[in-house]
Amino acid sequence: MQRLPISEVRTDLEKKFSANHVTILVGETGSGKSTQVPQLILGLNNGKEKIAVTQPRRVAAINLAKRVADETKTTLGQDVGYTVRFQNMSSPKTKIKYLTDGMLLRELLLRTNLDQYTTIILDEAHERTIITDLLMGFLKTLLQRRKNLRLIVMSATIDADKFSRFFDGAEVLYVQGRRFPVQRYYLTKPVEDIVDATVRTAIQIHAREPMGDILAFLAGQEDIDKAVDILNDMIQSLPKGVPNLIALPLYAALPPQQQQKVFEKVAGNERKIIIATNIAETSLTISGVRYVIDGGTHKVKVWRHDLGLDSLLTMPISKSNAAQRMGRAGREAAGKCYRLYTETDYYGLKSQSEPEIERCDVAFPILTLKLAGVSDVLGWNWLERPSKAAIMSALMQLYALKALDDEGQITELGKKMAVLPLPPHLSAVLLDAYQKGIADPVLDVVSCLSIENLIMNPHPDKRDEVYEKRLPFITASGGMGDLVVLRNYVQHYRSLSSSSERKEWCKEVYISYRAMSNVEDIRNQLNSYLKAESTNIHAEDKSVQLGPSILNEQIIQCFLTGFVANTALSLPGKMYRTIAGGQTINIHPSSSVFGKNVDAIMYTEYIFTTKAYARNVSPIDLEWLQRKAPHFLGRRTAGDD
DNA sequence: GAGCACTGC
Repeated sequence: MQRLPISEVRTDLEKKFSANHVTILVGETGSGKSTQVPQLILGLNNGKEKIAVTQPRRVAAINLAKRVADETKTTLGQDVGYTVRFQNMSSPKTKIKYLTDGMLLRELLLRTNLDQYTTIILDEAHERTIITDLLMGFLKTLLQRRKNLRLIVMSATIDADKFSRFFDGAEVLYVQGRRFPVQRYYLTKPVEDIVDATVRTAIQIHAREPMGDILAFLAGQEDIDKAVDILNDMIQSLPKGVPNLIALPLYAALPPQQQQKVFEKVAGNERKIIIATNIAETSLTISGVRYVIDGGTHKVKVWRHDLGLDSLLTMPISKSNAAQRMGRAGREAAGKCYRLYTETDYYGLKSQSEPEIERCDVAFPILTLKLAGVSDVLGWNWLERPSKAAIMSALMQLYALKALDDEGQITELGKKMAVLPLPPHLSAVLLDAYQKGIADPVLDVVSCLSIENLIMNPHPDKRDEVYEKRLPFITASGGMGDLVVLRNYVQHYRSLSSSSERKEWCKEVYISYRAMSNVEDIRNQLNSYLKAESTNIHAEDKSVQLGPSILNEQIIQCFLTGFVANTALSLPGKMYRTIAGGQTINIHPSSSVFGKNVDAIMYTEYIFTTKAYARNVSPIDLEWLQRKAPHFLGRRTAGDD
């Protein structure tokens, strides 16, 4: 084992792990807990243990498995391995298996009571993803049945009391991290313009501080691009003899090649400044950073169950986020962190961000519970229970999708929906399409919708050029809307024979090649699940016999099965009014339906940024709506304004 | 006429 802080308390940990069913292990970053604890457990029982270690992210699971296989001098995939979506590097005799939390949840629901494991380690529990939260609830029940199962909950913050209380007073252990000191600086009074403050701080560091890269955190793409532009202008007028400064943006929607630039080393007499969203807080680690500038905010998606609307809000970060950001300056040497808020403001921050499950649509978690046989979802042992209203809204949605029956029991259809790796609404669409014999084309669209950042935004000076290349695909949709346009893209991509042609075309239309190949993986996986899970529905694929416009119409009607609540009727002035809630809604300007005059629309996303926007929009016939949702239209004509 | 954090199956 490597000599990391954890090795100093090794015997102590061994004793506790042997004695306790459940242990909460708090360790700072750099404590080596993710690589060392599994090896330590393995040694407890002469190598007879089977250990699952969960991670919230795929890359983390893969990299940790590689490191531990290295350290133990074994071949990856044998004693030490990993399982993530689309990749399985493990065998039945694997002793330490790293997997994404989603994978463990799937194993729990589909196959076993996790009988194949003797120890489960939930890592990064403090991130409080929906899936980790669900796993904790399920494991609490499972521990009562499986007396020989050991659970270790690992967390990076001191918010361990909550986990301890949840597991009936489980013992909390601490291990030290190996980190370099980071000096903190606060503002003496708050600033108005965060972009300006970031730029000025960066220039000051560059002028006064020894070499070392700078990492700055801002909330969104707009602020980041603005700050990068200003810095690049200022760099032009730096006096001679001052070292060069290179400003780089970093956010998820940036094309992969541009993201890659932040990892490239700069020359000895240069300094880079990376201006990033919270992608650099946990997901990506950049070496060489000595200075952190913390803007103090991030964007958070908050689901309004009363409106059926997501809103994307800029909110203050938590103390835990601030600590994580600061830590980015002290990974390799002592560093400095400049917080662009006052010390008083800092003390006013929440200690933790709100867990995902409290601010998201819980249709998926509720359906998962129902599949696991939980009938009283309100009374389930939630680590954090969503509000009653949120749970009720999820139950209503699932009922409308026919996943639940009148008694709230899961239906056969609901079971099929729950095992598809899709949000419930999209599962409903796909199963409907399968039954109608048009799963094949609908799979194209559903796969696109389950990928983020597929269609990218070109930089303003390339916009016209890119739009021109996209135009034929929009024209070919015959005004049938964005879902059909998406399918046209996929089909064209697939018609290209070589990967170099595909890459070339993706570049032209500014579609992410990486995301597009992911679309194909998802499509294949969904296709095989459909065939395996739906053997009792014998549906011939008849999509090839249909003419294109009839087929497109049927595709949209399948989507209406899942998204009938996401429909709106035309109002004067290019606005629409939602059928379910009566709110005004605008078609997003990125849509192919933007600026068109249609009677009614259906959309797969309803999000509030500066206004309420419908995204992925398709025009629909009022007649279809009358057939699918007479209750919605009936209520309107009754006039209950 | 927008411009939107991040994950996971």
